[in-house]
Amino acid sequence: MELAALTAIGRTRQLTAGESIIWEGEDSVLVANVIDGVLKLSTNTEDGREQIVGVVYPSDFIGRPFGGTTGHGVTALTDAKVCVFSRRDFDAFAREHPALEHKLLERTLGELDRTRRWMLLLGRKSAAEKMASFLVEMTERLSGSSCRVERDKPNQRILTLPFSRQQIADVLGLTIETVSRQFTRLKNEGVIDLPSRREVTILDFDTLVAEAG
Amino acid sequence: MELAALTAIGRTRQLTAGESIIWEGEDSVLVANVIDGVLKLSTNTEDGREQIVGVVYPSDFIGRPFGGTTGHGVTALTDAKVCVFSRRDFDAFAREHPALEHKLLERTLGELDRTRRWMLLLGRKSAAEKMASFLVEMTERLSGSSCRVERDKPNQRILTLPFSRQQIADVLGLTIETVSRQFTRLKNEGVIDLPSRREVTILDFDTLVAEAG
DNA sequence: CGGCAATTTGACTATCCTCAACAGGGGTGG
DNA sequence: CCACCCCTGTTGAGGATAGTCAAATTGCCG
Repeated sequence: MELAALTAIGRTRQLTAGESIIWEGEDSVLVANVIDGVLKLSTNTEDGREQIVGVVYPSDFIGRPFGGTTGHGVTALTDAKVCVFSRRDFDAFAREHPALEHKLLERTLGELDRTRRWMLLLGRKSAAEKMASFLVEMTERLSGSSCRVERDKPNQRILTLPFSRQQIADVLGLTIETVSRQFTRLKNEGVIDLPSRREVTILDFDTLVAEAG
Repeated sequence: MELAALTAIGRTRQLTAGESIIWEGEDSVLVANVIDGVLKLSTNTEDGREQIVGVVYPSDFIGRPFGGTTGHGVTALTDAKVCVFSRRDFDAFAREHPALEHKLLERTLGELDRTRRWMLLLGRKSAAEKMASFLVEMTERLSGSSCRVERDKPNQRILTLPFSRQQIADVLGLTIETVSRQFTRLKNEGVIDLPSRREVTILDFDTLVAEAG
């Protein structure tokens, strides 16, 4: 299979939480595959406001093949392991392996769909709807990995979020204070519980879905 | 060239302004190339709020190849001409023509970049910044086609927008009233002029760029 | 010229942001 | 092992931006 040859031109790299491997605006010199961990894609305004424009999980692809500059930085949210390729090598390899390009095309189309759905959230949803949408998405994305279920409470999911409050705000286009207030509101209403800073227990998933707009 | 064979499996279709060719949520049954005109890609919340998630111009690609349902509707903003393909035919054709897939991949990657940049606008920019960004983008996109220059005023560009006020609001994640107020503010400040409903004269492009954030 | 839809304007309101103070908790060093 | 400290997150008060609702105006088309 081609994967062997592809692996040969890549090398794995370990990242610690907070470490960046690609910076906004620089020439695209490398691409990578996520092996383990969660990374964010983000852009900033000149005056420092940040918007997280994508979140990538294991098996996702990072970087901008085929020329151009990268429009967003890539930073590890958790400790992460990635398989890095020189963009030149990758480009050449891809052009010779249509099956790989096809796979990449399918992934990119899916990513574009997901990104566009997120635009509806950013442009048209209220803070409450944004938070609910976020928690629904997180429940789906973290199913399996960072998700525990207590034996006696099968409807509850305990998620370990890969985001700080500030990062959640940067995903949703809100401020950290608004995010915090929404969390405490949902907790007071019995929809979620907050066992620790990075954990959320989903008590009433249906209400979240309804509130997501 | 392969284009001949591709054209053989497609057929051109004329759309009048306001007409849709793809609806949100339906199975992806066709894809198309824009020959002439401007179309919007949009999603709606259940309660009717709309967000325009993309705008396509001549030579752009429409639709979702390779399975899946389309996450957004496609509607003509102006009268338009498109070259339509059955998705089945197109998928099969594409798989046999890596050069076409490569081209489509490059386009899709570019579209993803542009979409992500727009997320920064939706999530983090003020109404004034959104309007300025919009007018800057329009000036760039419409250079040539819907753009006139008076002989004696080379720095002014007269744009014919393919959007109504409501549609501008749906692009920017604002209300129609806010868009209208921003237009009159910019006009009062001498940055633009508004000769008619669909036209904008750019008097001071630099100020717009500065105000775009 | 009249009718209709799109746009503008105005007054008021709500949501979310800003600024500021406070609380918690996890880790470190005594 | 406990106390302290610092960072992150929470809470509060007040304010600004953009939304809502309503009315007036424009301009387009028959």
